[in-house]
Amino acid sequence: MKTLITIAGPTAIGKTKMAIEVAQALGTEILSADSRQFYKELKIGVAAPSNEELAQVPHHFIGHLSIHDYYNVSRYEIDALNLLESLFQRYNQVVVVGGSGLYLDTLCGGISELPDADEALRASIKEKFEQSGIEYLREQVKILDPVFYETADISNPMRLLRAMEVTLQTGIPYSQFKNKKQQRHNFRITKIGLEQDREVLYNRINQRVDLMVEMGLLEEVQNLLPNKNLNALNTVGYKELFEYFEGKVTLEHALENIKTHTRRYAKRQMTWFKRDSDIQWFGTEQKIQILQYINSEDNK
RNA sequence: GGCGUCGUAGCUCAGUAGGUAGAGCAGAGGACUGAAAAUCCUUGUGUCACUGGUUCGAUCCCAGUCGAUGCCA
Repeated sequence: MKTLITIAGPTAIGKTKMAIEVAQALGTEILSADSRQFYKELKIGVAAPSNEELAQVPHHFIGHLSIHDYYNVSRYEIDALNLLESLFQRYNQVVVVGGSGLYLDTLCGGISELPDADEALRASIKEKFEQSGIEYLREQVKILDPVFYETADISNPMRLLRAMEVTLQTGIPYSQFKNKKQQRHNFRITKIGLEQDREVLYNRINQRVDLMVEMGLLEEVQNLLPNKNLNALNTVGYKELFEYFEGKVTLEHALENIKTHTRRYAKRQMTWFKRDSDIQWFGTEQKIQILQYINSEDNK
């Protein structure tokens, strides 16, 4: 039986390092489940693995896309499952590491079959939303998919917009797609979570931002300024510095915002991962215990 | 040294014609099905600097003390 080992945890906790150590110990390769490290243009700001780290263990889905590419969870699921199929021919275990909860969950548990976004349709809905406000989206969704509207988060424009988009695109209410459940995999999954004292983690985050600046974050972001409206750049570390380069805030302020937003992001990740009862949690130094746990799960 | 201003939630500050106080930010908790590092929801009790006085009652008025700051010497 093949095993996929997932390593989850909040940003800056040390997932990259742990994944490399685990993969080396198991003699295998690593998949990323980090929705921003996919983009080759984003390096320093998303704390992508360094060249030295990449040389230690083969990595996949690091910098394999351009910020100009359209990508989403579903495509990731397909890409990752395809890759796993070939990797499992050579390895009994493969490591996947990342902080994008939705991507990790989709890889492990699948996702409903839904159409990709129709960019033109999405843009036109978005335009009306910007003109008429969220009430417009609510009214439309209420008509198009009353079932979804019942339980929807009607304060969240993105959710409403998506429901509208899918329903208009297919002629079938969005809620009907969501009922579809997914496939079983021919591998099993061992889930590892990394955790750390909140205060320590927050200090690490603050320090890492300063380190990113030393590594040349400002230059990286400045070069991406023309692309600031791309979704891939709606990212902590970039959007705050765009504001600085546009003269809206001081550099000091922008960096402070990055730290704050990264802390909040970390908190959101913790909230996401906490609800997954299959995850076994470890401290950042418990490499030995993690390997023992992986081994004991394999022998079950 | 003299005169003035200020001292209220972790931070920046409101406020109470005297009936023990509230915003923004930070922080905390939560949600999450093709934009997910995204997007959204909920959440504010603190010796109102300290010590006395006046008062039925003081964070608010008065005096003193301490601290900050400005101007004058």
